[in-house]
Amino acid sequence: MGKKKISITDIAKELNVSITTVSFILNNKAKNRISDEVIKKVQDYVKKVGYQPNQLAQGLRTGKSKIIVFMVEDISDAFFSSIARLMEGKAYDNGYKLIFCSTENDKDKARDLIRLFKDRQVDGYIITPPADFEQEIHELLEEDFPVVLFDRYFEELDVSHVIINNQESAFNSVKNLVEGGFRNIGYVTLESNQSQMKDRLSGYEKAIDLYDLPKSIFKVSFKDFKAHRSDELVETYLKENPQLDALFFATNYLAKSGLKVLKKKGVKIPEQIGVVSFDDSDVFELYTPTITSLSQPIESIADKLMEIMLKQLTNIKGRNKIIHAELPGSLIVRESSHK
Amino acid sequence: MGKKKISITDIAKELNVSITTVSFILNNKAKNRISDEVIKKVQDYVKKVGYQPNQLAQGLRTGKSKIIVFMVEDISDAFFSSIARLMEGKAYDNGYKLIFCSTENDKDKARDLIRLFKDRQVDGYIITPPADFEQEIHELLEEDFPVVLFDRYFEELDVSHVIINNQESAFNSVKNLVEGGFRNIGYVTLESNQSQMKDRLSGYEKAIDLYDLPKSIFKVSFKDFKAHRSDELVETYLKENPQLDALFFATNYLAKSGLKVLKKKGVKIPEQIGVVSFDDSDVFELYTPTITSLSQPIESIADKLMEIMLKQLTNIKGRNKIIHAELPGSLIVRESSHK
DNA sequence: CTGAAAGCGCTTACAG
DNA sequence: CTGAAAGCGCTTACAG
Repeated sequence: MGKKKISITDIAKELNVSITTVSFILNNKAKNRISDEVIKKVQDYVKKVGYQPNQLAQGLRTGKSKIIVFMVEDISDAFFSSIARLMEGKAYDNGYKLIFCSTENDKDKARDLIRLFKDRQVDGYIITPPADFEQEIHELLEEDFPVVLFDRYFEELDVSHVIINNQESAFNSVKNLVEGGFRNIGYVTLESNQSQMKDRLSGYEKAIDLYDLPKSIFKVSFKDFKAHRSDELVETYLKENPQLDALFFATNYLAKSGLKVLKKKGVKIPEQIGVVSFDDSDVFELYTPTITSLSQPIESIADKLMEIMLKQLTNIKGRNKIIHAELPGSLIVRESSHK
Repeated sequence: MGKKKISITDIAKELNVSITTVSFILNNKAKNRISDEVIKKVQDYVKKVGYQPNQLAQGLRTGKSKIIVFMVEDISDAFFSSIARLMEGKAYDNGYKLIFCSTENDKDKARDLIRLFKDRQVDGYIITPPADFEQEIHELLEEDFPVVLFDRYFEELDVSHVIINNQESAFNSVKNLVEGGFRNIGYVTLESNQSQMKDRLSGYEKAIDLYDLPKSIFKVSFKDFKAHRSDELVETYLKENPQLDALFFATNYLAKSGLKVLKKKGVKIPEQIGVVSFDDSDVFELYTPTITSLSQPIESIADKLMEIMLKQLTNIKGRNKIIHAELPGSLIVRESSHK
């Protein structure tokens, strides 16, 4: 073993002061309590030996672990991992660490994870909840944990969240297709009653109603999607609906499935079919033709999530000041959405 | 506050036994020590109240936090986040948690992170080290921390690592282009003396030498890359080297830059220029034409990393049994690499 | 201005 | 077979 970890006791002994004194100085509570001389002596020594407090001990004593959990649907999804990346830095800047984990939209897995994290005295939870997860969130709130939901939320629960204006964004996406000259716009989405999916759907419907166009909705179940069956399902949908002249995809992974199918069948975009996708992706910028997409404001989302979380963390009671942030998505118009 | 956290003392009091007894039973050290009757009584009660030990306290006492750090270059990169996703599950299955963080290939940031994690009594480190990071890794080893490097390694250091056969993979990539009918193969890489980049470069050179072809190497500095200047740099490189009839990219993000440029200039792939990239990506499968790539075995890498880490964690001394795993990359031949 | 002491929730050597 | 007690490294109310 190399150098042994130095503790507050070692410092106190070495400097002939009490650990109380050292602790006060380290925690900036020395004001009007400890003489400047002693303060300086301790600070100098601490710097010299590079002492760092043991956070496990601090955590045990204070009941705070300085860890925030970031529970998303899938950490390998670019949308989530980009946000994670941004939040990581902000967390560290404020003395917190971030543990990421993936729920895979599985209620049981998410519940297990929360249990695990409670044992670890995690300080706060940022969560993209799976469907029907109200009860678990409710329990966290009951225990006064700071909780921020994002990407989706529950109407019935009094909890902070950060989302984007899904309905308006979906509406604008469809509007863009209409203005691009398309009339028969099919909507490909997930079978889900989560808020973000419901809002996107209602945005689609609102636009279709407004322009008085034929409605066509195709829902892929999450199970089929995870089993990689969405390609063939989309293919069948297209075959059965030859009247469609445009597709609006509710997520970028559905759009990727769709593009794969269209590419395979040699369908020309946008001549034969227009395309817009929710969520931007590298793929859309490089695809031929480039694909119009509704981009979510990654940076603002990360900022806002962290801002709300930190605010809750520094309050005594985590629950006060519920903040509902709705950020604007922005349509990136590319080649695929106008003939 | 909802229900108060129950502690081992509460249990002992409730059941009229000592905390020693409870602790032994919880840790399966009751064998031949505690009567079956008491064991059952405690176990039943523990289950009934859903007691979970406080891991901060356990950690303080045992010196183990049950946390593994996974330090990568950039957690929002698909290659790293996919591996992270897979490792996460394995870690949890073994009672560990994973903290991810991004070094951004910055030596100072990486060093700060390690310092931070030491205070948190992290149990093990899985790291894609930035350049010139030998000293810091060496110190971790000196202090007997389990360390596994991956993606790259240091020859001089006696430490476990998981990499792929970069040289052979690069060689095969170039070979594929040669067999596809290309002669003037340029190599676009990062200015870096990290092992994976050196090995890929030497694989390229070996193939070029073997087939007696003209060599052309273009290096983008990491600084320029991060400043998003790689697009224009690649563009200049192409302009100055009109003789090139193929490009081999050392990473998928360089390839994306290259594709952007080629697309913009309307250069036909593979008729005018062949393309192969190291690292697979969604983009390559959907691009027109599809792009040949050298795919890294994500699952095997994650498996191997975790296997080595867990093995080291369960040894008393972390340093014994250095394992060097070199996994095979596989070439996914698509349309871009043969005329 | 400074310190002795309790206590956070565990584990484990030791004694019986 | 069982328990009292020390101790991991901190923070903080209390006393002086």
